[in-house]
Amino acid sequence: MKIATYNVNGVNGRLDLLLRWLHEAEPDAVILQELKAPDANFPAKAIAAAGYGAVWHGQKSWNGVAILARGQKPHLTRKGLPGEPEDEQSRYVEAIVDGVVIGGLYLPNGNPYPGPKFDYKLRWFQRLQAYAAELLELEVPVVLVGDYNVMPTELDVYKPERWTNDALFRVEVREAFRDLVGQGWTDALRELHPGERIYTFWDYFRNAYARDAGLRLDHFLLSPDLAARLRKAEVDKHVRGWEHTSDHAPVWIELSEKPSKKRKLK
DNA sequence: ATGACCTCCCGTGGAGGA
Repeated sequence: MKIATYNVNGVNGRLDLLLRWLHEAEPDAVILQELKAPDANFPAKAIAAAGYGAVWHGQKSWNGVAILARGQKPHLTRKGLPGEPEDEQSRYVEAIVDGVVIGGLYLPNGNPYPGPKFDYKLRWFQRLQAYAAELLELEVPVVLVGDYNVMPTELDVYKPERWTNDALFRVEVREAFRDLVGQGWTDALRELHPGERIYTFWDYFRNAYARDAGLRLDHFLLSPDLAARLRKAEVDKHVRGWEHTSDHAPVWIELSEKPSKKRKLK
């Protein structure tokens, strides 16, 4: 099973590229972030014509997340994280695809630091931690995947010293990520590529992609049973080089099939 | 230290992004 995440930076403005990449990559499930479209404007028909069912949690202008599944409609289990009912930003959607609980998320950016946006980011992270702990207790296959807006370590930043006071790299945010992973999750890309420089985002500014001045912001956190099934974890870096592309590249993992449930006969 | 670039909005520049 191939699961991908892609911050499209505008699902309608980027629809042609999304369809091109879907056709090329053929993932079984996809989590999209930054739809930048209200529910009514989600391009469900074009995505269905490409062979994908979808559930989505949109919002006018900003944010917005969706889950796509090839040849089926994802079974929606949640929109929004618990813990702050007055939070109206569309940043979490959850669905089951082929027996895997997929929590698709778009963590707040948090800039500028310090300030209310940074505080909101930390609160959102705390809510994610609390909910993630509940998911782990269920002991079912879960992946928490999306744009975390965090570079977890210095290896994940082209020039770490430039980012120390940025909300994406502040020590509080890195600690929050580390604490989350410490619950028992596996960072899929790091698990298979320890010590390797891997980026998933390149700024539009300053020719960042050509200089490979990137950040690793998009992460897959796997529950223990999914971690045991992890086979590949890669970035479709070339997509960032396409014309009119998003500033993020698609990232994907490949899981082996479920272990068979054969039992020994007594 | 700043702004570079890109998206969306009912806009004709501003806000948000990272």
